[in-house]
Amino acid sequence: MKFPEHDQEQIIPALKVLGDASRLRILCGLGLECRPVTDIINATGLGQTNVSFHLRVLREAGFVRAERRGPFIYYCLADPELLRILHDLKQWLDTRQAPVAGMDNQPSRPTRHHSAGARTKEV
Amino acid sequence: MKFPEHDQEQIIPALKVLGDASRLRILCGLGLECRPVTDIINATGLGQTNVSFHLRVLREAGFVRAERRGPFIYYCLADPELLRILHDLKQWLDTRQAPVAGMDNQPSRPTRHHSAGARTKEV
DNA sequence: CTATGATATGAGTTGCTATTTATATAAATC
DNA sequence: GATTTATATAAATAGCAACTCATATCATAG
Repeated sequence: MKFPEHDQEQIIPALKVLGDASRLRILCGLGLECRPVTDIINATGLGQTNVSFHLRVLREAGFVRAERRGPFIYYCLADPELLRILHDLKQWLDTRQAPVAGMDNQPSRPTRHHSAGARTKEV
Repeated sequence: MKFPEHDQEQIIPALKVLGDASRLRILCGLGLECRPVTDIINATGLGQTNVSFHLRVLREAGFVRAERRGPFIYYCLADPELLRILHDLKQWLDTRQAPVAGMDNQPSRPTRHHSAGARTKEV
């Protein structure tokens, strides 16, 4: 699995967009259903201006689509497949022993060993 | 595909960790090979302190493992499967029309329509 | 065309996070 | 034990991104 710089630069903005609590709330709250902004505001409890701001970010990232219906603007997931990818990530995290949020796992003091023969000690 | 708050909160820290250029460089540079920090410093061109900082973040997130070999500390991908997930994301992004980095896609002025019968206009 | 509700935009502030600078710890060699 | 190399930690700075406040735009009703 190769990952050239170019590919990295491609996914970083997407990861940044996704790695925000408010945006993920909006995104997951959307599900497949198109909803007007007011609904999203109520569902998330975020301020109107703030929701509008995040919707723009999500829109520009191509994660949601917007369509006007009369005075309302309805927002939809651009592609539900995205949720599958997030779900994959969650699955993977579940199988890991180390909790991502944790502040443990310090490199700490490894048992010392003077002979040059000593190999590979878990840090 | 349901995404309760709890699951969201679980993946957000992981997404934050991954959504950084320096860290992704380190991570993808690692591949499966365990390498001492000095190698990573040279490969990435980042400062020693900075690399050390990011390695800690990656370690605490459970994305890399560290083991000491004599005076060196070798870092490894904790699970190459992670690269597969990132690759999935890239694939998905490739299939999208809207470039994530782009600043276009503004909600712009939709053609107006006075009759109440008008439905669903792309914004 | 005025008023109202829905949503977006812009400026300003705040807070977090990456980076740097300086220093500490650990291992090995002498 | 002193010096050197490898890596980590602490404190300070800097940059950016989220949130808020005020205001603008757009659509519709009257």
